[in-house]
Amino acid sequence: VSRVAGVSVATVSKALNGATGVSDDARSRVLEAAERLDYRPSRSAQALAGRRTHLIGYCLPEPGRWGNPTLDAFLHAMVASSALHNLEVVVFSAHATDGLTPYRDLIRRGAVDGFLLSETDYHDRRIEYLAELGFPFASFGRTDDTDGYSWVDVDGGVGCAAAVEHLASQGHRTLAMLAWPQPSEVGDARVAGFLEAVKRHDLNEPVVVRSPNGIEQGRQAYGRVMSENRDVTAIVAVQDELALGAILEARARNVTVGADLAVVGFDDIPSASIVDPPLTSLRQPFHLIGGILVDMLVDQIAGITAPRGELLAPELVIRDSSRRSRT
Amino acid sequence: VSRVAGVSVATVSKALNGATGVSDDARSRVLEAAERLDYRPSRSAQALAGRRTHLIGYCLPEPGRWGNPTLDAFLHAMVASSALHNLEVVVFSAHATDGLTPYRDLIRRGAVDGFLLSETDYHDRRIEYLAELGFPFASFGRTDDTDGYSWVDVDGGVGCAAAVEHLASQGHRTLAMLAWPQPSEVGDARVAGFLEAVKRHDLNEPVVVRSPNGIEQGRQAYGRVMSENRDVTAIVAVQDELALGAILEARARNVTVGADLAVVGFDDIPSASIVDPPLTSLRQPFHLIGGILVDMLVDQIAGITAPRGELLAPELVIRDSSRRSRT
DNA sequence: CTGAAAGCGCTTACAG
DNA sequence: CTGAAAGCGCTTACAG
Repeated sequence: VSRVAGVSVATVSKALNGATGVSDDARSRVLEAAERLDYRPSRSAQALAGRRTHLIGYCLPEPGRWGNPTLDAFLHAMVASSALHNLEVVVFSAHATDGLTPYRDLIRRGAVDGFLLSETDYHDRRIEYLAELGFPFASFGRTDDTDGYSWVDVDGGVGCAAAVEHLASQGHRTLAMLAWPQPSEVGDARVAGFLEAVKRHDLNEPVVVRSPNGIEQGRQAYGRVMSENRDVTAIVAVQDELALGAILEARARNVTVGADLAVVGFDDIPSASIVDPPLTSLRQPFHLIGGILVDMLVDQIAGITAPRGELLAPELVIRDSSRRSRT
Repeated sequence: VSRVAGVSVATVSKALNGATGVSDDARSRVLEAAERLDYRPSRSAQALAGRRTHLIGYCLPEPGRWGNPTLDAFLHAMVASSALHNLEVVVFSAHATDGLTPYRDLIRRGAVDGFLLSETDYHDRRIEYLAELGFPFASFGRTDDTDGYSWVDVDGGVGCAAAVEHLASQGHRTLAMLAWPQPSEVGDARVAGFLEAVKRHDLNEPVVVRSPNGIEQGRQAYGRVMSENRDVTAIVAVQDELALGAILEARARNVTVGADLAVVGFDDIPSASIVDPPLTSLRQPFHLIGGILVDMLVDQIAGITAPRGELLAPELVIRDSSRRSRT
């Protein structure tokens, strides 16, 4: 390229990287030559000389017992956003390690510029480790200490409150919640949002039933709700499988879901939209989350901005399972 | 490291890479020093000098309308196998491109040593492009020409035949198949295997009903099967959602699934094991597939072996939906 | 078997 | 604004 443009390789490098201190004339000649030659700089050489790999690491969540319905959307969001910044995503696994080792190795080998974390819980050792090291990262999920690093999280309480609001507007007065067994940080936040909204809207005393995930579990949970209080006409579930179970059990009991019983789930898993009636559910905005995470990470890598946190509301996707009149 | 071991960096490099032409004495001194210093070679420098990035590229499938229940297992399998070969997986997307551009760019930038392909269909342009270029890759799925490159595929026909065999052994004589609308290369191979096995076991004339994917669609398809032939006691579905729909519709009609009606699906999606009764299904051995693909790719990168193809049988996971006596 | 040297293809001070 | 030079941290012929 430098030969074709008639300048030195140093000038080519500066021009291509948009650096300052290059005449417009030289710049345009370089750009033209690069275009004509369809030049692509070598990633390896750039990485070694520039001390930037243009790679970011993402550790896959442990494979779910039931698969991971959200990985697809999340990965696509991160990859698409990364591409905008000329970054690529390298995935790895922490399976059969202490969870920190793969991060440490990638850092020591200079294999990535930063990390994207997910499945972060309140006592996540990775946060502490990376923050202390000062290595760039951004996390989906936060620890109990939300300072000193960049994170994005989804406010389950706000989501469940929105569900209650929606149900109240449909005229429901007696609600139930299918929750997870305690303690569950994520689950308890959702229940808290539910209870707060019930109180705020001055609804009847709600029923809270606790159960692990699962469609069968949801069926049983529905039965327990009804045996506790026959007046319940609307159910909010902490997770979609429980909600699906409730729908199936209600149908088996000849209850018309939608008209006689409203059901709202959480996560908008694939099955949610293909059950009959389709399930109203709280969807985490993965596309947004992926974009924000990558932006945060880019800022951390550039080192120009302080870390920041962002709390998003899930989106209530209203379908027929919570609509009185099925249009 | 070279200073601590008292040898030159050249010797260190050879010792660490297991190259020939190093005395045992020097080798052990280097290894010990490296161990003590917890030395990790720089990936970028290795890549530039060794002309191997130790990175392999995988293009994410287009995000599915209903999510991608198999991506999780497949990615984990590839990542785990790659780790065994000291390789990392970089994921990218071909979204909004002609499908070839991202591959070409990664190659030109020397960003990866090879590619892992999936979602390969009979007229896949990537195969032709990469094979012609002589760039290393291995494909999950094959084109109509299976020569000249390495691939792994799952034989749907054999799987469906195994399902028929299982059903015949349970005493079923009149079967039905829920198939996809024609033409579908993958779907038609499954139907062909089904029909061949029915004939081979000398069973009654089977019913074949065609429908797109979906739980609702499966319910309707079950209805059509029964209206065509009331004697049908066993159903093989080309995909799990159709099978799930059949189960739900049969239950709604008070047919006892398992005892009175056997149902077998394909793919073993997460919902398959949590429906009631749990669905017998043909599972693609992703763990195996990922391992074989990576092994093939490693061979291609090393350039020592000719390309090869491998056809695997799906595994019939027998659950209560096809068992007469539910134990 | 060993090590000095060249080189991988870039970027970045630095001197002109 | 420009280019010669050094250097990123390794690997690989090559001469000893």
